Amino acid sequence: MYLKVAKIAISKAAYHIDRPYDYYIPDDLAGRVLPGMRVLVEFSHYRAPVEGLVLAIASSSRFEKLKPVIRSLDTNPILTGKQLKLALFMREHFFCTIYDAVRTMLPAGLFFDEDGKRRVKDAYREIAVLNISREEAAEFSIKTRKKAPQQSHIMEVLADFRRLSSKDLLLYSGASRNSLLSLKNKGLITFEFVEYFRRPSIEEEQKELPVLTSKQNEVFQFILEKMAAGESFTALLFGVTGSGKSCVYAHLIRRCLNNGKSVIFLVPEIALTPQFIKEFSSYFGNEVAIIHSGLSAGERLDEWKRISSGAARLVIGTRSAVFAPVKEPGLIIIDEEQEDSYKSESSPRYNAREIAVYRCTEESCGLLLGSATPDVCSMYKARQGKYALLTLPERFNRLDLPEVRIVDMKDELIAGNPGMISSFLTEELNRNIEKGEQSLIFLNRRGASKAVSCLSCGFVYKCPKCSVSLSYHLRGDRMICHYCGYSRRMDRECPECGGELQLIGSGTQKIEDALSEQFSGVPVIRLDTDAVSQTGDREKILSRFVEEKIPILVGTQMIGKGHNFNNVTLSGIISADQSLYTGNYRAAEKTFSIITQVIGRSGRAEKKGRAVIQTYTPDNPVIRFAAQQDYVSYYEYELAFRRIQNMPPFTELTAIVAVGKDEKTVISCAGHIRSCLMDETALYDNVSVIGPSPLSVAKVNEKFRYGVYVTHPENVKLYKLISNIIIGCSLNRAYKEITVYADADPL
DNA sequence: AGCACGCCGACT
DNA sequence: GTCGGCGTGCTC
Repeated sequence: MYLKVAKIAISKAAYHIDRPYDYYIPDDLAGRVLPGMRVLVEFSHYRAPVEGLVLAIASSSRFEKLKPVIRSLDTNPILTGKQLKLALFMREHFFCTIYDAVRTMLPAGLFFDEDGKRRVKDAYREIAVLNISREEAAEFSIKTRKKAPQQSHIMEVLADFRRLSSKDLLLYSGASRNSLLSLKNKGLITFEFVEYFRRPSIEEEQKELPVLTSKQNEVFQFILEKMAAGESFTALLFGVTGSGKSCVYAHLIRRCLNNGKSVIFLVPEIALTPQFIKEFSSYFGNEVAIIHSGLSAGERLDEWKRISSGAARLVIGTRSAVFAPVKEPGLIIIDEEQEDSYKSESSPRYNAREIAVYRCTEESCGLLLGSATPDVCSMYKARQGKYALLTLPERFNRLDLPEVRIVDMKDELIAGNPGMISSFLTEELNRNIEKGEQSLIFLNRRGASKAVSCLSCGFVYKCPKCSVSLSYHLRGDRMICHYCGYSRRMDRECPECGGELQLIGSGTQKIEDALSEQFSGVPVIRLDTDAVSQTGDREKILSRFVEEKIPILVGTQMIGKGHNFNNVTLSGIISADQSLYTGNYRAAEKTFSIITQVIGRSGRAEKKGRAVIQTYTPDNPVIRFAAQQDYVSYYEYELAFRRIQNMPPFTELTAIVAVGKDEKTVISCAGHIRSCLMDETALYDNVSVIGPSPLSVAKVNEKFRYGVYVTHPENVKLYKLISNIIIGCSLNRAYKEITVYADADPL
């Protein structure tokens, strides 16, 4: 019988053996091993001790012989009880190990590398402190003015400040570090080392919050009442582009902070953080912390510390910021809640929205989902009454919606215009150029993907390791695989027949060229992943566009969000169809959302906007509804489809994927998964199994991927079954070369 | 016999 | 995921 037993998750435990292991706490560690701390323990046959995480402390164990905890790696817990519980939740829902979950929740800089050293050190600043009185320092300064002018200057400054960071001290005195050191050797000053926090730079221009309109105020008051009740809730804020959602957010944040609560504010991508950081830090100053993958490891770690300690209570960030260790969250806000980027594409495949729902329930806080085109599933829940539905129907200043024209590109072809830009769009662009108003040209395509193909024999460059074609990148004149990173130099001629090579797929670059040719002398600026390599680049391009009133901005998704353009009165959508016919059940939803956003960009202030949608399928209802800016009708239409197809929100969908080098074994494993699912769910008549079928990109890095899909009602939970299938496959001899993972609610 | 290699099983 | 144990089969 042991007095103190620690239940420990082992960092290196594989999924099938990941469970709490019991260890006894020796007397000399009593009280210094607490839940949420990391410890060193012996495990299995491992030579060196391994890292473990204390999940709980118990007084006894059902195991006879326990090994001891060797030592603690933390002086304070790195996870609270609530966070530990969240890790267990993630393990169950996303089929990962406890440590996978924990590593996702915490900044990487907090972990240890191979030799047991912390990956990122705490940062310290050297402070020079006067060891003598101010008078003595002043006296010293005068006495040494001639003989040691640098030391004299240092002491002159320190006589004023008493203590100052060495860096500032040397700056103010103009002295060298050697002079400072000799003062230290004389015992006149001492050094202290104080921890400081590395911070991403933020602008600090104090501003007042804008006043709420009466409609905005209604929404604001409604949420205030909900928050005052002190219970968890979810509200969906459905507000068209330009209806002032962020104004409502700002007022809610202020209220939370005033009430001593914290707020987590999520945005879909890094590129959108600067504008919110700028806006919110002008209202809330140092209360703002930033969490996204663009930060250095040190900055990330230190922002985490500032949040943990309660020094920063407004967290702005991307997906992973949903784990921010705020003490008392009052509200979690997810802007553009329908965005796919809230879903992680690597293990653990969590969705920040789902984590937020969980946290809000556990921590009795509010969740506010904001969107101009809500996720069909979110709107369904709102209509069912599970979420409160709030609407901001009006654009600021009661602006009219843009006038939208759909252009059938088939007619253009018949009329002898094979180009990417229809004659109508050309006319409209000309009108804008003459009036000095600006236009957006949007290409419905991720990135600037351009395949390289031969004009004479049709040869297309493929990645040798993946089932995709290579895309051409101007930078470095190379062809690159977006899946595995393989790259090669651009050839001058076709390797098959020696013919001429061309770039296919209308990238933004190509449109930019076409526009420059068509409107010679008119400046065109481009915004896409190629043009934006660092955080802040997007902002720079957008502000150039605004300030220099560049007539035409060409871009991808990135131009659809944030930033208000006052002088933009025309949006052109080059090929609305491109993302519509991809076979994914959410393709229509994505298309509707992006077209609506782009159309919404045009027309602000007192100028009415226009939009042109180019398509080969002008009668497609998705395009029709988007043109009318009619979300509600689109929603009804989409929902009817989902009902027939038995897809979310009417069912829950989980994918189980087998990955491996030998395609036959992968297929056989996926078949095995299918039969396991069929056997175990035979009793349910509302569970169905689909597949196996290859993923849309069937091969990545020489590994084939086949998925089996299972749909089930919300009240039928298959976690245990799916977990057992994954474990079953990993223990099955025949499938030892195969990795199996599950993806809940896949994209 | 001596060894390299692959497979298996245990993990508190 | 990692390591020791053990069997197989090859070579001196």
